[in-house]
Amino acid sequence: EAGDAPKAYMLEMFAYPSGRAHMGHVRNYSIGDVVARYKRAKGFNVLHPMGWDAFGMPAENAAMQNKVHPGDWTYKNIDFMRAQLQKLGLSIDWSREFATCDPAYYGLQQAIFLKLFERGLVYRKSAKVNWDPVDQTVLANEQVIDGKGWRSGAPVEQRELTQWFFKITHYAEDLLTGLDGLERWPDKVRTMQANWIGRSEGLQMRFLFNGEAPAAAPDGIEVFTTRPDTLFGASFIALSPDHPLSLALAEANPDVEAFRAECAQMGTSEEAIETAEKKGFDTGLRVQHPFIEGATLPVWIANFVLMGYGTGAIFGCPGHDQRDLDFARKYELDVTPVVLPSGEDPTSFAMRNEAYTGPGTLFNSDFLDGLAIEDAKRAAIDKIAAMGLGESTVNYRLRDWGASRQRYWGCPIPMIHCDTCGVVPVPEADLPVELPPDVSFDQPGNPLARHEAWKSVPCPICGKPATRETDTLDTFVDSAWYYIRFAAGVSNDPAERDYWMPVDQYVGGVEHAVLHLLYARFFSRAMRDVGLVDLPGGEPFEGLFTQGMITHETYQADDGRWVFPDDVEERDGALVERESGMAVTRGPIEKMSKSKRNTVDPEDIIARFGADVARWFVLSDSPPDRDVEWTQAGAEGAARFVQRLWGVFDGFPEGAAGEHNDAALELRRTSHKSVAAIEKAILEFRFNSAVATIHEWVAALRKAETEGDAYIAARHEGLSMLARCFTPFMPHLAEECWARIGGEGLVSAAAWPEADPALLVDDQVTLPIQVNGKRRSEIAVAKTAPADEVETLALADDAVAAHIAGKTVKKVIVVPGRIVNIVAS
RNA sequence: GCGGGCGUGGCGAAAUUGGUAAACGCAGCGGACUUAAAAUCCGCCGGCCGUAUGGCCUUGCCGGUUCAAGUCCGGCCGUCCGCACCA
Repeated sequence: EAGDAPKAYMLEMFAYPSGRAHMGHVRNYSIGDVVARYKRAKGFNVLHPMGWDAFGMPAENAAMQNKVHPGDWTYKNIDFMRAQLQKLGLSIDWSREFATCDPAYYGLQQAIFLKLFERGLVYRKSAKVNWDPVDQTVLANEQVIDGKGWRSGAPVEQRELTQWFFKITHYAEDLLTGLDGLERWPDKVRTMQANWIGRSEGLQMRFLFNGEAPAAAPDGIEVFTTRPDTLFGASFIALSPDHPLSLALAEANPDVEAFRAECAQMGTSEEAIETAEKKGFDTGLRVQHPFIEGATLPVWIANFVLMGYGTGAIFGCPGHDQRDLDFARKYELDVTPVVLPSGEDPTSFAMRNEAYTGPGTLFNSDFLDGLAIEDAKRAAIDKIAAMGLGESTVNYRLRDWGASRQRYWGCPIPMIHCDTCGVVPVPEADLPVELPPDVSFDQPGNPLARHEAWKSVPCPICGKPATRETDTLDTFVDSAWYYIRFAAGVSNDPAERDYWMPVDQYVGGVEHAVLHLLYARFFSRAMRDVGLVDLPGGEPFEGLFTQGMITHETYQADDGRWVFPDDVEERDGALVERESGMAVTRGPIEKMSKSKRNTVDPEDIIARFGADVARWFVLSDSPPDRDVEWTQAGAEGAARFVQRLWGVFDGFPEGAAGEHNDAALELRRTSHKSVAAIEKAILEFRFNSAVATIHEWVAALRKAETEGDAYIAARHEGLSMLARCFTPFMPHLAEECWARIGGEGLVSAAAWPEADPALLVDDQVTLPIQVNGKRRSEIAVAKTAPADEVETLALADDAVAAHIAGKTVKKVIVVPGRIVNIVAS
């Protein structure tokens, strides 16, 4: 930080300390470092911190397998990985480093939790969760694979548990509209978040029972629909098997209970849902149609209605919803089309096999007849509202965030359960609630739940014996606000925090497009609203860049084993495994993964080629948002270039100096243009283009004359600029080169070179000449030559003359400095 | 099913206001140096015809707009990713 310079908060997603850095880390942090170093050279105050996302299951798994404490395992991994990252020469402020498992960090997190609790943004409720009976913990949806626990492989059970929730739905609308302002985010991520939030406008309304209402639903059945225009096509009501009315009916009727059990057995996996048959149970109840006097609709329980969305009940309109149509056909319910596609005749229109969801005009619909869909929606809503049966509503797909985990290695939830006072927050003075170190992992389940000494605590209100909450927070909470903690610095200073926030540029993988990035956007808003950060817009990350993966070829032996590429060799034109001689086939190029044995260890690469080569290669070939394939040949090419680059600097005569004059103007132009091109490419995250420009620039410097004052001066200027331009990419080599040509201080601290605008334009340009759109010749003209002069020159060109011979010139288009096109026939 | 991305040489890719398609790199080929090899250096490298100057074709496919289309518009095909019984 120095003076009034503008600030740039650069952040890459912090790492999970799994044990060793992988090439994905190298790419992620190299990308971020290029921008951070560039910003520093441009005079910005730059914050570029690093830390560790250190809580989570792998530490507990290691504890179970190797009898090490999760904390020891984690901090040992952090030490190793920090050393690895430091070898890469990243311009990181390590003084701000922390791990989320540091009590100092999670203590602050507990304080935030309590603030949000006070504000009603955290609450407790009973909900259905995925329960792994072997690991004895709740699993997130994404940890359930084909209905089984991702780690234990045991079939996951649905359990009703009391859990802590973050009220992310409070911000549903703001999280959605906020996306529009995130102009430096990829559209893909914005779209994914918008879909995840899933806003839909519609009507929430009641259907009244025909006859006596059951006790469980005295006011009728509440449904949500986005198609109130199709009410005249309604032919049934369907309840979720988990709807309160279904539950009530099941208690009285074993057949209903049997049907519910059948539905519960159905898998929740993708293909199970895709192939699942529509199934229903007729309750015998009937409700009144709101618009048709005397008409009634049967009430069914149906397996395809979700309790988690809307009201858990729908009205079925088979004419215009495919699921409803499948259901109606199966149980022989009425099918009445009410939207007529344009060009169809209402008297002869026949239902096809597919429900019609396109545009059209209402028919078979009394007062809605003849209206377009949108108008009919409004008319139907108005009428329902006038009848007092409902009103227009907005529904979101987004659910509140269930954050309780029955694990040890996480942030303890700072709550105490007292038989007298209920759930009581831990007083702020008692924070942090630290994890007890003396735990054992010899039994499944949460060690905190059986740690009596830790659990037992007097109630902060009444002082009677009480017990601590033993659940810990989902690790996504830890990463939802760490960037705010970084900004506050070592002393946790609010002024500093508010100075740096928001993050100007965030860099990470797309795999976090929804979960982490949505939770972070929620947390920054919630923290703002309880006064924990000054962030008017609420958005934590102004710019987001999602980098691609690193891929590598795979090899598979005939017995199915994956084989390390290094262990494959060619014998008599066939691929074999070196040790066994077994035949091997080349597999697809895939994301590096341990299971496919196609990883490359950054340690090996750094040891063999150096950190700069590793950085250069991962930035060279592909645009950073695309996947890049790691190849041995590519790394060797990068290493060759490093040698060549050093050679240009090393070849410069020591202590040489010269005066600029026009003799070396072209070389100077190349240098100044290159500076501008590299700068533009960095700003646009087109590092591969920056690399290409550096290649061309180096080639030009190598070819340049070595004798003469003007050339010596131009070369020195070029080398000085070049060293500063490639510093963000290869900082170590850049320091050597800078020192070699007598640069002052560290090149890492040097200012970005200024390109002279006068040297960015040529006096002469070569214009291509087209005849009827085909390039036929080119002419060299002065940059400022007037169009009519260019036209005359073009028409006088020999090759052009040959192509227009015998034709009439109809038109000549001269685009100054670009092209000339002659239209002739 | 819904939403989004991508399709350019043998490969990774450039061409970012519609204006010379294939910059730069990798692989390959030829040459120099060397007893030889490696390294290094020089040259060639989209396809077809031609000794050559050069000509024709070429950005997934079909059509359109334009003096001019990889780029814009319409319709297909392929591929990857995300979400998904969301009413």
